[in-house]
Amino acid sequence: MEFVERRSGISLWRQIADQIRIAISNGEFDEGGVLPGELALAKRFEVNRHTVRSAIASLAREGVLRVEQGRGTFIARHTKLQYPIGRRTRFSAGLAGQIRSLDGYLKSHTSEGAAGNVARGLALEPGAQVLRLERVSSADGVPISRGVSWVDAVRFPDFADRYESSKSITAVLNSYGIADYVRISTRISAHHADPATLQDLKLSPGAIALRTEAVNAEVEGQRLEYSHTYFAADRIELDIDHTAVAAAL
Amino acid sequence: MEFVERRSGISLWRQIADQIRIAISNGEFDEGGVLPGELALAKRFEVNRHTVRSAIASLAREGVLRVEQGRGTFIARHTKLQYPIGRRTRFSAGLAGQIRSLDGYLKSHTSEGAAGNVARGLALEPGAQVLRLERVSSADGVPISRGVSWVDAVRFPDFADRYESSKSITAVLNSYGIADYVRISTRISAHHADPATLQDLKLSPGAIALRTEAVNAEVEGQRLEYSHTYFAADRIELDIDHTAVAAAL
DNA sequence: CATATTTGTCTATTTATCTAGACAATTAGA
DNA sequence: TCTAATTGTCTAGATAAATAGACAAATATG
Repeated sequence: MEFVERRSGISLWRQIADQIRIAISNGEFDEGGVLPGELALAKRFEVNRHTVRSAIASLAREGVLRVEQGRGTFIARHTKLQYPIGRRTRFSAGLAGQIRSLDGYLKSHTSEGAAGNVARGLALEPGAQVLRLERVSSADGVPISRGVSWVDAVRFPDFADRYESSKSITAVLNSYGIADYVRISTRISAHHADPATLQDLKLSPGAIALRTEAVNAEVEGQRLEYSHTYFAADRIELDIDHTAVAAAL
Repeated sequence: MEFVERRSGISLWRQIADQIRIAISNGEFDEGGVLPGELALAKRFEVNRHTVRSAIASLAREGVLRVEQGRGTFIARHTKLQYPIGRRTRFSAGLAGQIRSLDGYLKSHTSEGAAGNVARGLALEPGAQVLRLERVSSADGVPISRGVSWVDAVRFPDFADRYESSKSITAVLNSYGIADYVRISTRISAHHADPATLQDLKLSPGAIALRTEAVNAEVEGQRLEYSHTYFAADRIELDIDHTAVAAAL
């Protein structure tokens, strides 16, 4: 009934696990949260029962399903976090209310010459000195995003130090006398996660990264920050705000 | 050097193909567009040369790489389309200039009772009669997106017929006397493509679908259309417009 | 033209994945 | 308490993926 493709480079159990995950996120088994039995699923995907069991075992390891002998297989976790993106996008404020704790750490910071995309994003000359900050954020202990930010090294010489004490881009900009800033562009794409993202977000190969490429600027247009952020696509979705004037903090 | 993980459900050649694809989109082999030799890649990924060859063969079938005996392996295709999303998102207008031809077809249209999410999107009672339209769009002959739209069946009884003649949501709404409409919300997520999307977009299992869940409404707020659109993530990226007032058509 | 470097093709072997079937253990319900 | 339905565990065999090595064919270079 359902499609699984052989010789595609994705093992059958993995394809089935992905389809069950999608079905859950579409609310398909919501009546009681019980999955069909292993034999029924095997028939539906036209594979052996053991192949279905491998798929279920992997989803159970992830915490998506809960298996009980003699009773059945149940949906254990359901919702994704929603990360709002708008003209006044602020990392921590957006997730407030959805999670109990949000923390992150600065993984590295270096000074480098601006590559083409970074220079364009910050409206600097290619090769101009910029600071590169790499951060990883977790919500309730689960890694949520990995971000790389670039700022003008001339204007913000000790950005990294200030960031390490406050752990907030907004706070650091405030400390430089910038009271307000807005997002002027966001570009969104999706890829299989690269090795660095797999490691930082504790994902397994084949997992999907939602990537945003964003530019934040002062209200007058002066560029402040250019960033690449990678979200674990199975844990978060992006919520675009189209209202003309979003409420400030 | 690079990471490939065994027993993950993704074959090694597929993981390597994914990483090469990402590297290309990051502009890593841009000096001349030549990939390192098969032996060098095998060493880098710590696998057998034949495994690398499988990865390259699959990317060549897709048209990403071009292989020439005795010379090497070259990058054949590079850029993604950019689909702008803003308050005045219009499907065809957004891609104008990036492609030569855009066409689509109405795959199916049915009348059904509104499910929970559809009812919420259109601000109707759950179970209210709605029209469901399923469309597939291609740019220059390559499938780009698969969309499912719902509209109020009471207000727009012959929406499907009008759509089939004009093939444009904007034109159909115009024909009902609606001169202008705006997008009020967009939610973006990424998944492994489900079977229907794989088929419509001619993807292979494990491919990624960028999904937008959107609501379009009259300027006064009256809901018009609720839609799910699935884009082939390796062919397109989404470009969010944060400006308060986008230019009208 | 000789040589080194590259991709192409073949055979053989090992390892991982998938299938098949039998039966045990647990649970729910008649 | 008996029965049906569920998940758990074991063995065995078939199919697919990955490794290993040898050599051919095409290309670029000195």
